[in-house]
Amino acid sequence: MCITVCVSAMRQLIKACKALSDETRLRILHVLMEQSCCVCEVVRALGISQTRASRNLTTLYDAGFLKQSREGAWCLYSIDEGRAVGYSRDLVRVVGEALKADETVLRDRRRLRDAAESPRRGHPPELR
Amino acid sequence: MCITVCVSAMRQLIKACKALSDETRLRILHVLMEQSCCVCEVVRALGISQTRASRNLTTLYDAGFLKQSREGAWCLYSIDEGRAVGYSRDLVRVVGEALKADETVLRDRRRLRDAAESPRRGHPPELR
DNA sequence: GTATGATATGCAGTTATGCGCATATGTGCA
DNA sequence: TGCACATATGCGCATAACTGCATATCATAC
Repeated sequence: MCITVCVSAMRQLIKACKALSDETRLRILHVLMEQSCCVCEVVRALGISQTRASRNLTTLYDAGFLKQSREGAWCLYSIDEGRAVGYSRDLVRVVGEALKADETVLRDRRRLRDAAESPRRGHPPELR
Repeated sequence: MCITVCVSAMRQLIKACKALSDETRLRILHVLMEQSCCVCEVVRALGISQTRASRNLTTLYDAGFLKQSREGAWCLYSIDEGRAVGYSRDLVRVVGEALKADETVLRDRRRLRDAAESPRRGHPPELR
């Protein structure tokens, strides 16, 4: 048996909803819908502190929305499509739909793209 | 223009997710999936205080999940199917699916049905 | 009017949450 | 070995959330 069955469905669901109950995390989720990101990319796209980005990414990860893959010094986070908990996909879709026209979200995505276009030192493009 | 457009989509979504981030409210939502309830029925079904039931019902109402209708002394709450915010339905469906086998939820529903069968003084059945 | 039952709310205490600061860990390169 | 960059985390603080108690409001019945 895997870990998930040991956690009650109630606690798991509450954790997922809590993770979506924060503006920072909703914004992060939206830049990750654009593309996978390392922590420092989230920092730049949202214009927030590294602590804040790291902790909120961890929260989303623990809630089952993200997967992570280390690539050298970088920790790449991306939306986990094939997760054990089935409703994760549905929730992400709802969130995506609800905020597709949100000003802040659009600005974050723009900054992410701008940063991706400008040359960055040492960040291998084959990460994605 | 109605009120909803004056609240940002972000704040509205956060409010909805917060409302689902609490065990009491998830349990309430599930007894309301069974049938419309007044506050005192929720109190009996869940075995919680009147204050707790009332406040959490208000929270769910403010978040857009419920509608209420006063019938004399009673305030009947029920799940609002045709709400302005479109994702409300989707979220309720996810919650319903995720906890359909939850022990606590099943017990609450059983107590609700048992209470409905036993004769209650002064509660007109034509409310539902 | 008085009494009873249903519901809502102000207040206060406890707990949980979010975040900045400083710092630790870890990786790659000169 | 030392340095720069990326990430994670312990600590403390400010704020928000949840709840019980007491009480207020309101409807109904006597």
